[in-house]
Amino acid sequence: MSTETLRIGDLARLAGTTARTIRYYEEIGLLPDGGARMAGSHRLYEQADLDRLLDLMRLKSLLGVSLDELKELIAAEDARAALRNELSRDDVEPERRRALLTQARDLLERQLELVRLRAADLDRLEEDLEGRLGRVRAKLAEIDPAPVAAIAER
Amino acid sequence: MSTETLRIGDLARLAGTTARTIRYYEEIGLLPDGGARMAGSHRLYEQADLDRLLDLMRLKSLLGVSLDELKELIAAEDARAALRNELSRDDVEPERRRALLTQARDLLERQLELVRLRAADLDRLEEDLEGRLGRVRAKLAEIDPAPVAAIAER
DNA sequence: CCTGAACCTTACGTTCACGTAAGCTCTCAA
DNA sequence: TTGAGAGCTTACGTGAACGTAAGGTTCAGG
Repeated sequence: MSTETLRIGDLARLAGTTARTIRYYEEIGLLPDGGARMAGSHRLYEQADLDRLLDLMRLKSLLGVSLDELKELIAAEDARAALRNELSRDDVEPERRRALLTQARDLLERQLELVRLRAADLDRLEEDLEGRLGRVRAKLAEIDPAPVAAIAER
Repeated sequence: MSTETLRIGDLARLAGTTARTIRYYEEIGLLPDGGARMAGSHRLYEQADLDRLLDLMRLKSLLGVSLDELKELIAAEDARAALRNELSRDDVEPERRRALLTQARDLLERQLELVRLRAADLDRLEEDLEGRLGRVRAKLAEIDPAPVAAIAER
């Protein structure tokens, strides 16, 4: 009835992970149960699920947070999903819509804050390494018996 | 005889970690045995050891690498340490010095490469999140019954 | 209808990165 | 010299994040 056309193996391949990981994420509440299904039948996913999974993996690897912390961070997608879901039905209920949007906004702001902190740390590290590298190169240049390489410099 | 004045507890406190972690890092070869000591006596550290430990922790958290990967990455400090150590004695041996500097340079370049890749990924994520946040804010502004908050905006 | 690949659940196993406990030892200040 | 606090070694424990195996089920294609 919807565009649910991916099986767990497909999803895993597309996301570059394993079926076990996807089931585990579902188990701990990071991913919703793939398609409301009765116990035993195959999980079915759609594009949105892939997006969410990719988002999760990206946040995890780039922010280095635990799956538990991740659960709180990505509640924004839940708000988005709920919104999209309730909009498809016709009872919009503006109060609710407003609450969902506000929540999504707050969580996105939190994610951005973390990302920017990390980026700043990485910048500092980069400058640090550049400094050291410069000093090492200088010492090498001093001693270098063949300063010809100055041209072939990268 | 040297400036070795820190005990493991001090080092741990200064680095914001635990003594257990430091012993573990030594165990797996990430940190040298604190001061050539005979079995049973206390480990002694100096400033350089603190620096190295802080470096390790920073690379670990910012690059998200395993301690094993870290071992290969920070071999640069070993080269630096060896250099400093051999320079204090007077037999410089320029061949050796050159080799150490070259090795340090290569490893620093590798670290920088990884840092820059990560930074680029983080940038993409940041832009992504900014985009989403913008869209959510726009929707909120549409629906907003009290656009007064535009002034109190952060 | 039938088959085989992919999936299901359940449950135990594994690796990493330490935590924790026990029993003993070292160090340093009083 | 001595006492206590920090450190030492050894060894088992732990939580997170999955891996893997077993035995049964579902589902798409022929």
